Amino acid sequence: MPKIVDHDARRAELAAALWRVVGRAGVAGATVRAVADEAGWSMGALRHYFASQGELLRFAMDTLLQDVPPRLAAHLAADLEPRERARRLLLELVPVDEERRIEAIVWLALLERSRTDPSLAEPREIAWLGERHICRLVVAELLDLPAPASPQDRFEDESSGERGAQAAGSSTERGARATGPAGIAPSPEEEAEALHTFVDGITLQATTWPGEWTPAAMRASAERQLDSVLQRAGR
Amino acid sequence: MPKIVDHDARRAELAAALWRVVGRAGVAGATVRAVADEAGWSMGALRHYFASQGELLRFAMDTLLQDVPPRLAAHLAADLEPRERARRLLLELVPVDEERRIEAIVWLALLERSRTDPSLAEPREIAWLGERHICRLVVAELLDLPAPASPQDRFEDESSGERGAQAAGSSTERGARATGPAGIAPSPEEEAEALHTFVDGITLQATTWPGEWTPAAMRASAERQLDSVLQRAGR
DNA sequence: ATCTTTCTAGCACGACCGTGCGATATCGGG
DNA sequence: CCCGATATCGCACGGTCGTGCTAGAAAGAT
Repeated sequence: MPKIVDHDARRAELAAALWRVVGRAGVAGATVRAVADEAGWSMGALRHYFASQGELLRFAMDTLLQDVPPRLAAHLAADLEPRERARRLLLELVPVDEERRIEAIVWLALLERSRTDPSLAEPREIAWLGERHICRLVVAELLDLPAPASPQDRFEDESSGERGAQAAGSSTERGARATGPAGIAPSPEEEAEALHTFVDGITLQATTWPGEWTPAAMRASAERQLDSVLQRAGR
Repeated sequence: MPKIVDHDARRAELAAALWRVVGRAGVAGATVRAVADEAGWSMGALRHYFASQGELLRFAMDTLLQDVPPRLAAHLAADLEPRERARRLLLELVPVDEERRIEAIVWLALLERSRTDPSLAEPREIAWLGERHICRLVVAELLDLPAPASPQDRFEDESSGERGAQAAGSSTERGARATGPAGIAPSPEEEAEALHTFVDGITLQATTWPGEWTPAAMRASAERQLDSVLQRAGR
């Protein structure tokens, strides 16, 4: 009986408009009116899909999150050498092209907003686990270690052990053996932590000072990170 | 004749209030009224020191910038072993205590705003040069290289050479000596770049997911970065 | 063709923003 | 003591925001 539209398609369209606006004017400029105009709709139409601005931002953040796993799956399914797989996984987290750069800008802006908007806290935490998980995958791939448990599994296993066990344990067990000058081979979790820091750092750098970072420079920098993981492991 | 107050002291007081507000409510919450209330003043009084909100934010950013050099100077003047000096310099850029964490939050928020507010572009660029310079100092200290030219000198020498000369030159001269598996010792500028990325990454991490980063974890992570620089140089 | 449900449009309201401005208070030199 | 420059106050204006709401358009089932 009624007029029927594809809500999901509309929401995706809205998200695209939102990103264009955020990329142009920042999150502060992402008002309901501006997004509606950008999409070519009225405010009333937009409110049929998002009852409030909070829902819109939450949706944008969830969408950014959901776009990552499929891209990863492609690299995990492909038949690749370890180094190449590690490279591709890591580069998924680096804003190497214009599309990803815009996404990264939006992402950073949403992270900033999540500091004061509790409704964005959940995707922020999920993102942290997801990013860290990918970094663990990269390390495991490079060092030929067993694949780490996925974030979902960890969450389900929450009752049987705390999340930081792996990191905490290894930071105490190191301290004696010196492999290099002052060098001690870091644990896999410490390597994942370092990659995680690298990824966030290059994201901030490339979005804030794009003139200093060409895609080629980012790739080269990532490559050196992979080299370092191998070198620190003594390989 | 007139009533006289110390403008600089007032401005500093204002900046402190601004940081408290930003730390609590984000930059979006840093309205003229909120800052005035936080400082215990009226809106009109505030406008005697900052004619507009833009001036207030610009001042806040400049203040954050100006606070860094004195702290650095102390470490540069002190009689320290290279490793210790490098450590202290690097840790100046890491939010290891609560005060620095708040400053980092404010800083990130201002960076975000600088994306759409041209008046904040200049301090942003100065900050990049300054951070990079400190990273170069750390590398030079660690690897016993001559101290790099300061950002100001570089700026003054602009006519006689481009800024990226050191990076471009050394990235071409590398390529032969392999120290590790796929390892090629990165150039000093590449090491500085890596440290720079690390610093920004840990800043973003520690401010966005403070639960995951204790000060001790940050120090340990920084230590491993220093180890890596030495190890990559083959020492 | 008509009815029912969904969708769209845009006005209206209250809240809050930055800022201009005039009244008032405060101090220091004459 | 008192004048005048400076500092402080807070109201008021115009603008923009998010959101509630109602009138009307659109479209499939009957």
